[in-house]
Amino acid sequence: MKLIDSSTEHKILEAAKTEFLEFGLYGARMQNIANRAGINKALLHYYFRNKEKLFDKVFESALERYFSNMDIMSDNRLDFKERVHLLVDRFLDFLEEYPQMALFLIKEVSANEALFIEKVEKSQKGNITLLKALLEARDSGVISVQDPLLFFVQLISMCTYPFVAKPLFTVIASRNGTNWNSAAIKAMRTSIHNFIDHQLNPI
Amino acid sequence: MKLIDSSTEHKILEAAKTEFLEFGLYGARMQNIANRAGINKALLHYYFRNKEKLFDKVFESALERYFSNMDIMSDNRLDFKERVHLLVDRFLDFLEEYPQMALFLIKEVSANEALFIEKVEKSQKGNITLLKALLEARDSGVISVQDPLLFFVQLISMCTYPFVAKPLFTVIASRNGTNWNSAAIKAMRTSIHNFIDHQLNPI
DNA sequence: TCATGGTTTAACCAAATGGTTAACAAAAGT
DNA sequence: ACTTTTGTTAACCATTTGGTTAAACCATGA
Repeated sequence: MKLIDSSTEHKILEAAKTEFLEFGLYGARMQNIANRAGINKALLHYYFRNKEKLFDKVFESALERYFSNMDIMSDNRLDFKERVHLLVDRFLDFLEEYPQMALFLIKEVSANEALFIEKVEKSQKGNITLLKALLEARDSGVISVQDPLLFFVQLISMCTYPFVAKPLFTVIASRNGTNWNSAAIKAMRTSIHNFIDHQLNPI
Repeated sequence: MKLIDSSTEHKILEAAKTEFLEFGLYGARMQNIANRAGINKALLHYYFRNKEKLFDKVFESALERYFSNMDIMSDNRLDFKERVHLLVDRFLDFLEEYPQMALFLIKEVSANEALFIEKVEKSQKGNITLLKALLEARDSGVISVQDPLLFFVQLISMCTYPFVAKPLFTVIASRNGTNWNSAAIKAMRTSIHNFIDHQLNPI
């Protein structure tokens, strides 16, 4: 049947995701998205009134995916410190699967902070964030950490920036006879886990 | 005199720098640059044939400034570890002064890796990089570090990402009753110095 | 079978934008 | 003085691009 068949909509969203992830809101071209989806450009506007609306959908789902990694922090069956380790693993898996995601989010958040705030309220509703969990765990004496915000920022930085600046690190590494490859990223993983162990001290 | 008076060229470069840093190569508008510089748009093309050439100049000087921070690594009067500490301080000063710089460089490097490689060859000629210094120091037994490349990546990540993702951290922090402000960045500084002390062990 | 309404397209439009041209103004050279 | 070179401008041009329109297509229910 034709009515409920939203395969076109799906194709469009996939194409838009690819294009927006690569070129961002302003760099992306509606014509390219139409081409990728194998449809006419006018059809884009039929399904998603305009570029911003379409971008909105992609951005929202990207954000949701990003923050969904933090769900694990509310799993009370696990030891707190264990949760942080698992979160980092999930987060790194996520970034390895979508290497462009980090830079995409940063670019768009910087370009339109207001939209980000709005979306965060929406997609994060009910979810607990890592920072919130850290603050609560410290306040309730579950864990000892000297500065939760600083720990949070450094942890996220060590996880994310290597992917954000991958081209830069790749070039610099290769110019010095080493390689910033997946083996190096594996080493990075264990190093980050060490960092967690050193900074979070159970009481 | 008129001939040698290149104040117009300087005004253009300043205006271009501001515009490009904020909007990047594609987001920047030649008309805006002309307005900022208080001149006619055609004059831009008179001084710098086209947008890319103008961008090139700005990008090159940004890169040069970025890498010039590493000069200190070749100052043999100082203890090696001390050099790294100083380098980080200089680097953080630099990023505090030009907070948009990091994201700007990352964006443009990702968008045009080839241009970056070309520019690096040029601006880095003769300069020693941090990574190279680390590798050499380890090989010559000056210092012990378990994985120079990893140390390098994590150090740069901890220094840079907080500035790259400043809007993100600011929003998340404020939503949790804390503040990602200059005081927090000061705390970050000392934490990074601790990181260096733990990772680099003089022999 | 044919009228209906959701789906898809080709052709078109208006605005934005990088770049050009021709003319003019100001210095510098002679 | 006057000619040549350099600096500057307003008006214009070609292309790109997001968005619109009117017509065609096609599955379905009467």
